[in-house]
Parts: sequence; C-alpha cells; structure tokens
Amino acid sequence: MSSIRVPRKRPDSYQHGDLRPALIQAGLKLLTEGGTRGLSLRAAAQLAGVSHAAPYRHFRDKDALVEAIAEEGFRLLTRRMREEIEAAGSGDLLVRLRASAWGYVSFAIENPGYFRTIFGGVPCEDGAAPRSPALQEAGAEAYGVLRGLVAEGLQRGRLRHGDPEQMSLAAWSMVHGLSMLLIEGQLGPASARGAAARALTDATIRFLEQGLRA
Amino acid sequence: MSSIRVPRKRPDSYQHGDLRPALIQAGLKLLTEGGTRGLSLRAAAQLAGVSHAAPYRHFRDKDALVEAIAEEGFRLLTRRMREEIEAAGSGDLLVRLRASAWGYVSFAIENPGYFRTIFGGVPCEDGAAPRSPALQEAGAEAYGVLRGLVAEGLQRGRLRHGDPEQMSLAAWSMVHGLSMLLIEGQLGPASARGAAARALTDATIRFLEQGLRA
DNA sequence: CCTACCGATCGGTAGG
DNA sequence: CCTACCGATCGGTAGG
Repeated sequence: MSSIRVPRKRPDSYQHGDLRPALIQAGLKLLTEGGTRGLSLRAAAQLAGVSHAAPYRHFRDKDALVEAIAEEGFRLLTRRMREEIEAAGSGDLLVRLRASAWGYVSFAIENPGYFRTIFGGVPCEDGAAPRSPALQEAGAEAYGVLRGLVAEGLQRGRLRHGDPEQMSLAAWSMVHGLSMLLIEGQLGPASARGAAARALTDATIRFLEQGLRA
Repeated sequence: MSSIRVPRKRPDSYQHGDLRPALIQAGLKLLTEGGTRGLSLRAAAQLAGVSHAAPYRHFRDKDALVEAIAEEGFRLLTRRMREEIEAAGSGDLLVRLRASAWGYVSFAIENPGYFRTIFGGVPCEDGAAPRSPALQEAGAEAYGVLRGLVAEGLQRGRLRHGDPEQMSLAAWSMVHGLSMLLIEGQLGPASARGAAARALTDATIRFLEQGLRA
C-alpha cells in the first residue's frame, strides 16, 4: 500500500476561492447517483478534494448545500426553456409553448439530479417548506417563462379567454407530471430516452393545447 | 428517572404476527415526518416497540420495507380513485374522469408520505429502477383506473378518437404533476388545503377535458 | 483550509 | 423475538 493521503496536487485546483462551486458539482453528482441518501457534506468534501470540515466555511449545513444546488438547478431549467423557445423562432405561440414544454421535460431527463433536488429535495418535512427567498425567486422565474407565454397568447388572442394563472398551472402540471413519471421510470426505461420522450411530450402537450387555444 | 425499558405491555399488541403491518405503519410515519432521511429500520422498530433486530425477520433490508410501503400506498391510491368514481355515480364519463382526478390529487395531499414513497421513494438511483413485480403490478392497477375510463370514453364516443395510451398518459401527467406541485409546496401552503386544492384540480383538469372530449 | 475528536445513528450479524 | 456487538458514516465543533 502506498501512502494513505491522496493529495500531492488536489483533483483540479480548488483551495483558492472556487471551492463553493466545486462542492455544488460534487453534491450534484452524489445526489444524482445515490439520491438524497447518497449526499453528505463529508462525501462532497472528499469528491472536491478537501477535508470534511472545509465545506462548513461555505455552507452552514447540509441543507444549505442542497438549497444551493436547487437554486442552480432552477436557473439552468429556466435557461433551457428559454433556449428551446428561442430555437423555435418567433413563430406561432402554440409552437413556442410546445418548445418550452420540451425544454422543461428534456431538462428533467438530462438532469434528474437537479430536477429532484429542485422539487422536494430537502424540505420534504411535513409542514410548510422553508424555502429561502433566493430559492423561491429562482422558482418563480422558471414558472414565469410559462406564465409569460400564456400571457402573450391571451394578449394576441391566440388562447381562449380564461384565468392566465389557471392556464399556466395546467401547463406546468402537465409537463411536470410527465417529467416526474419519466425520470422515475414509471413509463419504462425506454420512454425516457431522447426521441421517445420527445414524442411523448409532443403528444401529451397537444391534448392540453386543444383546451387552451382560441 | 424511571426504568429505561418502556415495555410492560407493548404499544399495541404486536409481538405475535402483526409486526409486519406495524412496521409499515411506523415506516410510513417516519417517512412522512422526516422524508427518506428520517426512515431507518431501527427507528421503525423502536416505533413499533420491538428491538432493532426484529424487523429483519420481516424485511430483508431497508429497501424491502420501503417497497412494502409503496405497494400498500399504490393499493390505497387505487381504492381512493375508485371510491371517488363510484361516488360520482354512473353519470357522464367526463364527470367520472374528473372524479378520478380528484381521487388522485386528494390522496396525494392527504398521504404525502405514501405518495412520495410510491413515486421514487427508493429506486432513485441513476440507472433503471429495480421495482419488484408486485410493486409494478400495484402501479399498473392504479394506472388502469384512468386507462379504463379513457377506454370507456372512447367506446361510448364520449372522447375524440385518439391513442388511448397517449390520452391516459396526458391525464396521468396532469394529475400527477399537480399533486407533486401541491405536496411539495410549490403552489404555496394554502393551495394544498382541501377546498382550494379541489378548485385547482377542477380548473386544471377542465383544460385537458377540452382536448379529450369528442 | 486542516487534523483530531465528539456523540449519535446506522445497517447488519452472531448467537441464543 | 432479544441482547450485544461490529465497522462505517454522519453532522458538527475545537483549536489552530
């Protein structure tokens, strides 16, 4: 057996000031591979190549790390939706709505660790979820993408009259439910792969479109 | 301090042959209160009033207990949906579809512990979910309720022509997504309470109905 | 940012 | 079904 201490020249180049993002990445990896049970500050520290006491300089406790991961995840989800919408061009609003739906679902499939953490990773306690203001805002921004599309559709008369909040919630529920069923394997492992998932998303969202369109 | 040992006449009356269901109840309580992190075979044993080695006579390991809880949850979910459908009478199919949706959502709200366990409690690992045949069947039965209503609607010409599988999935996605958003507090704590949730469910499901009805 | 240490809890097994 | 025990891991702190 060689020496027990691994170091020599830490995994990448933390140590300086970039330990925080490194811990987030490590935590995400642990979360993805082993679920909430697989995540611990100690393991994250080890993955990042620092002592198990180091993380406490960046995160008050384990929940704080999970929250940081969730916040990052929300931002990435928002970005993905916007990218898909942009890629769909400035054409028909229903097409853009469909694009945003695919952005949502594809993000979930490709980033199940982030996705699960965002939606109920930590505050699964019984009572009210004690989400931080920053996390709440990140979530509101993601929801705002859908909300914005609906508002635009109503304004342009592309969607039938109705409560925009209810319409947005209907869309959100649908893509969220589909995402969860896909990543949890409820629809079979094959369904979660790219092309199949895309087809399922399109087919599913079209039923909702019929209910929303003018 | 009185004696350390609590017993005298165990909590209820396990010991004989009803330890298994008692452990399931205990596990559910732990799961509900503290999430996956809060569940341990030892804690469940303590809640049930037995030694921490006793559970191993009924469950191979921790995952086996979680799976048993999920199976029980699926059965209760199925029952709840059927009850709501029955309560809605033999009237219009869309009314019954709506009733089943409320059965689904209300079960989730009232039994978040069961609901979370059913959908991704354990097998959150990265790869394929290793769900037991019994668990898969329990899940298929719950899905079958929705599936049956859709089939009936198509047969009676109450729903527009379409792939029954896709239509069922659309309905499932919607109620599932709404349930998850509600119990994880994404819609605010107030929304998850009875009347408010019912209104949200009805409003949401109606948009889908427009897309499904003939 | 590290080493060293604390108490607590865990899954699991031995052995009866 | 119990007591007693194992090694491992955890969150967190002291103290530097």
